[in-house]
Amino acid sequence: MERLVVVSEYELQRSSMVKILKKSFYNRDTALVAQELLGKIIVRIIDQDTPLKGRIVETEAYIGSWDKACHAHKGKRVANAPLFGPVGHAYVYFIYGMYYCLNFVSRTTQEPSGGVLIRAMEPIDGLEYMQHKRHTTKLHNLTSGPGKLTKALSITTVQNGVNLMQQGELYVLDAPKIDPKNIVVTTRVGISKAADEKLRFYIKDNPFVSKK
DNA sequence: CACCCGATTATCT
DNA sequence: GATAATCGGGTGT
Repeated sequence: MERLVVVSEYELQRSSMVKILKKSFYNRDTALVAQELLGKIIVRIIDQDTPLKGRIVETEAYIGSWDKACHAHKGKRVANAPLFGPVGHAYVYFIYGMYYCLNFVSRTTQEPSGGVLIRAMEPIDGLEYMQHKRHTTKLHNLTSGPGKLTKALSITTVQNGVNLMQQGELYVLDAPKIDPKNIVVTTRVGISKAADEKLRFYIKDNPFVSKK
């Protein structure tokens, strides 16, 4: 069978009626970006024929200079360098000796660093792959936590620094904005410093959120 | 170089 | 509700 028409990646993107989030989205206040990432679509390409997709339902903002819970708080290191790098790129770190956490670098030009932790997503495509990786078939437990989500999507430090704004192994699609009335704003999970800051955001009543 | 502990989760009791 | 699993970076000797 002969392929008669070559469609550019740009056309493919337009024809599917979705846009990849670009720099202007990420280059804003980290807390606002965390809130507006709710509902957006993460695309993870491992096998071109079966893209993995999920809808973000829970995030947390970590804002470099003043936020004592942020990995970048004490300054730039090799390990946290992506937080100081260009927005719209991934920051992936290894935690507790066995899990990976996925962040999207985001900040205003006034801040030296910042990122949004992706805490949970609603699985959309590639469920079979995710279920295999997670050793469970229960959808509500597949990607309802930062460590679960990276496991389901096979995201490790290999993806650290990946550009999320171009079609590749990991990128993010735009989607309708969630009504702020349906967003819960509360304190972040699992931290001891700056524990009172309300920088956690999740979609109200969504069963794929990590906790209630 | 020893020690501590963390943006977690699965698996107990 | 409590805890084990497991390890790299940060801190201090």
